Amino acid sequence: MHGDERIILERYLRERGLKMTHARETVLTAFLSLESHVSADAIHEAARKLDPGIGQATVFRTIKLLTDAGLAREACRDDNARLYEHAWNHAHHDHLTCVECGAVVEFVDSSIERAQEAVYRRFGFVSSGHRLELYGICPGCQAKKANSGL
Amino acid sequence: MHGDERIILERYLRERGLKMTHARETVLTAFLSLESHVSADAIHEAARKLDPGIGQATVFRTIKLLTDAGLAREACRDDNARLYEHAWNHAHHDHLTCVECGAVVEFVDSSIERAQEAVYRRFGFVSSGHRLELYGICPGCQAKKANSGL
DNA sequence: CATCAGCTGATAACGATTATCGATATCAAC
DNA sequence: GTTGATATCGATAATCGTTATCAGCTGATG
Ligand SMILES: [Zn+2]
Ligand SMILES: [Zn+2]
Ligand SMILES: [Zn+2]
Ligand SMILES: [Zn+2]
Repeated sequence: MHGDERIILERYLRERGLKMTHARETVLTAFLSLESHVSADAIHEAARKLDPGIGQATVFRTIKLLTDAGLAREACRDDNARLYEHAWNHAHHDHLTCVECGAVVEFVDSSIERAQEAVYRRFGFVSSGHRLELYGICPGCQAKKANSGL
Repeated sequence: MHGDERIILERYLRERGLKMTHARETVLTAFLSLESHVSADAIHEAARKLDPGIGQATVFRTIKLLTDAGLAREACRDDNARLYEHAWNHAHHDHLTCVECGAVVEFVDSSIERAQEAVYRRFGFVSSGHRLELYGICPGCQAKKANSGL
C-alpha cells in the first residue's frame, strides 16, 4: 500500500541530494493514512502514533517536501490553519463547504473548468492552477434550521 | 465623497448601540482611500497619516465592524495576511493573479457564476458566497520569460 | 456631580509557522 | 575503520498576524 507515493518521494529526494529517512517515511505514512483535509497538527498526531519521537518541526518540513514532490496539496484553510490533502492519484476537484456544520463536499464541474480556461484566454494568461471554494448551507443544516425556527 | 459608506456604518453602529467615533471614522476614510486589496497593516499606515494616534488594535476592531456592516470583504490572502477590499457599490468579482509579478486582474464571468449555482442545486446547498482565485502567468511575464530563455 | 457603558491605545497573549542550534546519522573517500 | 562533509533530527526560540486584556478616557443619562 502507498508504494507509489513512497517511490515518488524517494525519487524526488534523490534527485536533489536529499535522503529518504525514517522520520520522513513515518510522516508520509501518517499523512497517507488520513483522509480528506488534515492540518499539520493532525499529521503530527498520527505520526506520533507510529513513532512517538517525531517532532513537530519535522512534520512541517516534511509536509513542504511532500507538497513540492506533488504528493500533497494545500486544500483550504480552517480559519487560521492550513489544511492538506492527497495530491497523488487524486484528481483535481473543488470544494463546497457548509458554513454551519463544516461538512465538505468535493466536486468537479466540467463547465466551470471550461469557463475558467476561457477566462485565462480572455486575459492572455497561462494557467497554473486555481482555487474555488463554494460556501453554503447543507441540506441537513437547512432542515435543522427550519425545525427550530418554526 | 464616501458619504454613503459613512451613513451605512453609522446606521449599522446605531442599530446595535455602538457609536460612530473619530477613530472609526478615520479608519473608514483610510480604508476607502486605498484601492484594491489591502492588509490591515496598510490600513493602519494610511490611518496614521490622518491621525498618528490611531492604534493597531483599533484598526483590527474597525475592520471587523466594516466587514459585518457590508463595507469591506476579505478578498484573498497574501500568503499569511488577510487582504480586504471595498464591498459597497463594488460588485462581486473574482481574481486572476500572476504568480510571477503579483499583478491582479478582477473579472466576472457569468457562465462561471451560473455553473456555480448549478453545483449548489446539485448538492441541495443554499449559497452563501464563494471564492474563486485563478493563478497563472500574465502576458508581460510570458514575454519576459521568452526573451531571457531564448 | 455620580454613574455607567462604550471606546481607546498599549501591551500581553495566542497559535501557526519558520529559523536556529547542538547533536546525530549517513556515506563516500581515504 | 577513520575521517570529514553534509544532511537530518528534535527541542527550542523567534516571528508574525491576530485577539484578548486592562486601565484610563469619553460622553450620555439621571
Ligand atoms: Zn476546479
Ligand atoms: Zn479536497
Ligand atoms: Zn465569482
Ligand atoms: Zn478584488
